[in-house]
Amino acid sequence: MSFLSELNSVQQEAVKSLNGPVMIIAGAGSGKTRVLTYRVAYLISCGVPPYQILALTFTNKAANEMKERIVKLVGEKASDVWMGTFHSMFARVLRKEAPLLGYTHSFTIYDSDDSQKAVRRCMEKLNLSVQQIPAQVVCSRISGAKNQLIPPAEYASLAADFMDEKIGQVYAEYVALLHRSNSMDFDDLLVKPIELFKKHPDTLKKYHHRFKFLLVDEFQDTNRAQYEVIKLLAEGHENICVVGDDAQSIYAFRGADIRNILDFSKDYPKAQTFRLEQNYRSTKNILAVADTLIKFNVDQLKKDLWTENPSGEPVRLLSCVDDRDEGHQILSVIREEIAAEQRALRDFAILYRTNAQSRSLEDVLRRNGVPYVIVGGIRFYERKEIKDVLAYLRLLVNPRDDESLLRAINTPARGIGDTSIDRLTEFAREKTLTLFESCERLSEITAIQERTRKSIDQFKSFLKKYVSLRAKVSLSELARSMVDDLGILRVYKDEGTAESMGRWENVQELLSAITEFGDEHPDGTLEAFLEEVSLVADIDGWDETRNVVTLMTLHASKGLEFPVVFVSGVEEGLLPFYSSTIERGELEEERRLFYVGITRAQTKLFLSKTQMRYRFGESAFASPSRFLTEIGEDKLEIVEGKSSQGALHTGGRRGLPHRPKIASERTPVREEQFFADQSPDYENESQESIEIKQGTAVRHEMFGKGKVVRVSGKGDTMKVVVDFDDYGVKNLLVKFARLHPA
DNA sequence: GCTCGTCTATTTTTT
DNA sequence: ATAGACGAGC
Repeated sequence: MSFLSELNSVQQEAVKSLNGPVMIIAGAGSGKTRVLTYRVAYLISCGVPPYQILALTFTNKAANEMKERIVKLVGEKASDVWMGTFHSMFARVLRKEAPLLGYTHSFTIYDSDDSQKAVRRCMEKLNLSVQQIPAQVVCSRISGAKNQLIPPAEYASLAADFMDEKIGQVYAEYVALLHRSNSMDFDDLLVKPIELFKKHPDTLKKYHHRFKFLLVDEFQDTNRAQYEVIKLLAEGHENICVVGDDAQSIYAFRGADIRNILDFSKDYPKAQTFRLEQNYRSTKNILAVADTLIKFNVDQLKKDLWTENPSGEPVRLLSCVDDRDEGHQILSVIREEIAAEQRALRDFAILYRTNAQSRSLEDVLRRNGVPYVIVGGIRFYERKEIKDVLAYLRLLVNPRDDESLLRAINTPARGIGDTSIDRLTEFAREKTLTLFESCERLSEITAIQERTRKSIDQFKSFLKKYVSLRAKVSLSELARSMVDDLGILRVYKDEGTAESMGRWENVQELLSAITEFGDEHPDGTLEAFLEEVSLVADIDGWDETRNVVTLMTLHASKGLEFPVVFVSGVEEGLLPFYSSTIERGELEEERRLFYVGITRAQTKLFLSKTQMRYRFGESAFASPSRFLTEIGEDKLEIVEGKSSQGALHTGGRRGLPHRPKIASERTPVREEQFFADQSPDYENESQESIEIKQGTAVRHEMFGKGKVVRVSGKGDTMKVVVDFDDYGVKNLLVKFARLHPA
């Protein structure tokens, strides 16, 4: 067990205290993941069979990485550890035990979109209009109730006003609908195991026997349901180790309950507590900023983070005119850092509060030929075209899945319109059937036109064909031939617009994902694929080995670290976000969120704010975040944009409110003038224009050497496809790419 | 039943 | 700015 020597003394203690409850309060960058990893490795090397260990992490990515590291420490057997997110691990348990709860093994997992649609249908049935109560509100109330383990009956009895009463009715209806559809939503994946264990003590016993050692990462972000299910599993042996940092709790909005940390020692009086307070990640200056900020929170455990790292450079605040300027200033810092410090693109992360902010940043990077990747935004598996195909696949394994049926039945158009679907739904409601069952009894629904009935029959036989084909061919063949048969690829291709080509590509990508899944899991089922797809997080797909700048939300950055970090948009209304400034609790969560962002930085941290920012297509004044005042001027070095005098001219948009806008008014000051000091002079560059044609060897500032593969367009819109030695094939706009002869 | 145009909300954060 | 929802007309 030589590996223990790689830990400091507190870390070692925390790793070696194997029996009984343990709570590890781990400050940012204090080696939390390391302790968890080594603890599992230590358990295994002490002779605990890996399959008796259940480790719950916040993302699948974290789980995979941890597993890899454990394998490196103690060998291949470590891959038998049960490690993953709460959702995926308990989905696995539920998959196995579903019949005990009245579901089949093939139940569907509804994503938030499916849930919301189901809620809408329940509201419709109860004659509640979404004008009275927005479906979103109903959804979040239901979700909140589920997470606090309040069943519909109890919710109804607690209802204080008319709205709550109605929501209670929808809740009851929704639960029944999900069950009828043999489907579970995200919350069910946490709540149903509790139901299972309470109803079937023998099953709980089985899992007690199965999981002798429990570990929970990011404990500060668990909700009531997660806490309860863990508590049930820990009964008896109480070999439970939780790791967390109350200062990094940023998910209260989805039910995370910080009391889980604060009350842990009440539920487990024998718990040993360890505090990891030495930070190995950041410079003293960065840590000082983080510490000053977080001390403004009232609700927190006392903690003193310190480091032996050097002081480093001061934390800088980029003062920008507008969001475009913000992008440019960040870009010029990146350029300087690359030139002066030999940094690689992968060393940089740009963080922001809302996904919408990525746009302006992205624009600047794209137009300057800086490779980047955005984590998050519209999720791949939530795109319409992807959900369309998935709906069919979901129906094959679970025909009771009403949401998928509604999506698939008239996609592509089969002439089954709203009226017929209403009739079908009505029939299903009357008889308490699923929609598919109602389709099976079509002859009884006289209100549906003969023609439509034929279409529904076709739809049915289409599904049946692929249900039986499923047993005969591989997963990937099944999906491919079904997509072919549906003809949606052709529809997209015929349309020919940029958008439809994008959709075409996405469907192709889905097919490759299925093939890849089949290759990796030779005996993987369609159910397993669909489950994986439902439970992927944005961050799971992020590949830190790619040499590109990373853009993501503050939330997504949790648990990561980068040499250079930018936290952008440090403005009132954005950070803290508007609606969070009224209640202290919410304001404190925003402060913690900022704290999380700050503590991602290893050697350099840049904050940025603007005076003017686009929101809803209009530019609006922005004022510096109160958090900047809290940090104090003495800890920040303010960098004024070199172009601030030009600011006055961009303000022209807010003149007379009702005057129609004319094109020139909306055209920003020309960048070449505006950013003359920082940006290269594009006009000169393009005049220097080297001869670019197929085969030309070129050099790019970021990508290095490469060869031109194809040239298209001319003048300002001339594009090239270049195959770079180190970065592969890239599409570039010649005007901005600044290519030089190699 | 489908298509086109207008209206509307959308920008928290996510498994 | 923009995508999705909704309603009028074919």
